[in-house]
Amino acid sequence: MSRPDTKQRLLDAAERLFARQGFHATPLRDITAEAGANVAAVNYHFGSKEGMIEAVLARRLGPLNEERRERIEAVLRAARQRGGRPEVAEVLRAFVEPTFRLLEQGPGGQNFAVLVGRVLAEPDPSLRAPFLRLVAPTFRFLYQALCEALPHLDPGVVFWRVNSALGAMGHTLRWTGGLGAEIGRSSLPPGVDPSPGTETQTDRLVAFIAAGMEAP
Amino acid sequence: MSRPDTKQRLLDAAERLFARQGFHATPLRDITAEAGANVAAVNYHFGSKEGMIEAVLARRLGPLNEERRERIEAVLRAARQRGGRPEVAEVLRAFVEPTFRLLEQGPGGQNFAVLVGRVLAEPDPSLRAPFLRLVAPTFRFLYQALCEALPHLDPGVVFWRVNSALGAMGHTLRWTGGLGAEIGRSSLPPGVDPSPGTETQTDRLVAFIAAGMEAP
DNA sequence: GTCTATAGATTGATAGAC
DNA sequence: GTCTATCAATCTATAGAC
Repeated sequence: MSRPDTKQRLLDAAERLFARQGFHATPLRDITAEAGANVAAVNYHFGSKEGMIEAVLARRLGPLNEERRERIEAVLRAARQRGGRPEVAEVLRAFVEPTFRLLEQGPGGQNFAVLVGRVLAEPDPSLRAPFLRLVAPTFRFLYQALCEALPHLDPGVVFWRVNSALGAMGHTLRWTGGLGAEIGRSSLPPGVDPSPGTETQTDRLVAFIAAGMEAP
Repeated sequence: MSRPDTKQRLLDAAERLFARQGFHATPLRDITAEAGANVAAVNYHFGSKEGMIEAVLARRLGPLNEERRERIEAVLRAARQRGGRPEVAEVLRAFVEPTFRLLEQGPGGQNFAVLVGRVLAEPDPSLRAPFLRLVAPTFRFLYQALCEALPHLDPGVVFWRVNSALGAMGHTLRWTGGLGAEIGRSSLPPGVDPSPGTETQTDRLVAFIAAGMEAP
């Protein structure tokens, strides 16, 4: 029941503040203050601010990508055993569900979800580079699985549709995990549930992007 | 054939650099240097850095929102005249097409497209606030038009699907107008056209999100 | 491993001449 | 309207004691 290491506390604080304020808008001092540590600790543990964002991403992205890959592989395996093609919605669910489960893993997971959505929209190469290095293989695997599920479609079309699907997912993650809860509530049309449960969110998103992928 | 005002040159430079590097990552000095102006000019013309981003957004968002609104209204009017409901794909196209036409309006329009995609993913309230103020009425109008087109769906479901659609559009804008051209080319799967024409992009996106909106 | 103290560079903003 | 010069605040990163 010991308090987490300084290193873990720094990662937690950075995860939260990078997600809420953005990378460049967050000074190291804010992070160390929240973690109850010192500015020098960042340099000791991560070398630099960039090293820290990389560590923040890697900590959760490693296990997450592993789970996504396993689940997609299971879908492909099941399809081969019954001698058919994988279902589009099943492939997408195998990718989306582990991602949205982050939202149930405490505030840290929620912050991370927002952060991923944010990095997906980040042009600065010093942030995109480590992120892409971590997720590229998984994205490519998803793309190939969807090509198998949609053999009648041009691979180029599949690629752009996967991109659209990722965009929809990223936007939902950002909204659900942070922005919408604070900003949107007041400007929401009447009668709209401001924060449906994770399962509902997942189902709705999968239904949306599966229909999009399978469009004529 | 005179050179544009300092004010316009500042807006152009800010538009470009904010889109490529992000708001907080771009120093005023980079902007004024590119515009061939002085640091003090920013304060004179816009009051502050925040005032400048607001001016950058307002310059193009005003006309763009007007066109989107007119086109959606035309779709609704046509539907009422024939006594039917508006087509989902037509409503979406009325919103998406003017947006994607930005990509054909020179480098400035492309940068602005990336910038919009970026602000859509921006948590910092000092950036979101002016943006939301400018686009909220148009978004709400789009939402209402889609509720008319999908009367059998729960308004809450329509709302979240509109959100997903906007996420897909924002992601495509960011990718097409900037990131993908530089970063993605090398990591693209073989046989995928790295930058299809604007019309193709529009058609593909509308097909994707229309299918998603109409999912069972 | 964690701290204090500080270096060294860069930032947004402004005062005042022209 | 545009410039030079400069301020005060802030940033990242490091040196060195404990």
